[in-house]
Amino acid sequence: MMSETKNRMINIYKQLLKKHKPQGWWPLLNCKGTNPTKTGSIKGYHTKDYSYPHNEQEKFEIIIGAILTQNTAWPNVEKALLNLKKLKAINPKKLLKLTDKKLKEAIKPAGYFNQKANYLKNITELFIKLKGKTPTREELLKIKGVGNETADSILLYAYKQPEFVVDAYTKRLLKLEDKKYEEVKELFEKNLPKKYELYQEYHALIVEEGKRKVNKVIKKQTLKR
DNA sequence: AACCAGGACGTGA
DNA sequence: TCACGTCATGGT
Repeated sequence: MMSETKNRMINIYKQLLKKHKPQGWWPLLNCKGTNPTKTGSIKGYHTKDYSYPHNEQEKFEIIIGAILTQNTAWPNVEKALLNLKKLKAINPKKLLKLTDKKLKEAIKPAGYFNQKANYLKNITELFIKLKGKTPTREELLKIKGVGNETADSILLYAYKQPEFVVDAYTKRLLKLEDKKYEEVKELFEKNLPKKYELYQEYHALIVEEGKRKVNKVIKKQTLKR
């Protein structure tokens, strides 16, 4: 029998999907897909194709993108990624070889460049150590610069693991701002089929919904009360 | 011209 | 544990 909560979680997904259509996350530089309905960047998306990443380089690109996008709008992350690509540094060994000065200069558009330069080198060292193996959540969380959301983003989008990603939008949308990260994560994971494709799409849809200004108006009203 | 983005970390209470 | 301050660029 289907619980009320499960119904609700699926229904929210269906509504978001109907409203925004498949999002085609995680965006990749070498992927020519576009999504004109999307806010912000319109490049790098691969709608209804959950087969990415196709190789280690794309996997690595998603991982460094996950660091760079922390509290940062995606178009700024794209600029940083393009700079790194120009330096041929979307490659673990080459990225580590960059001087801090060059690395910081390249990722500057994404903000917090002093911290993120360190974070990038930290996660890159782990990536090399893994030799293609999938990291555990705990392994990722040990890395300075990788918190709950980044760890889950890496697992879900780079490694296709069914780990639900919770962000600020997720809590706002469900009005769960007072709940802890792990609690919200479990709400989704315990009430949805453990399919990485579904988790990828669901999170991307929540972000798209959250970006719309309509929500922000509602948010401000509900918070003021 | 404020405000905020696809957070994480360090600190003091 | 928890509430804050900090980090930084660029778009709206």
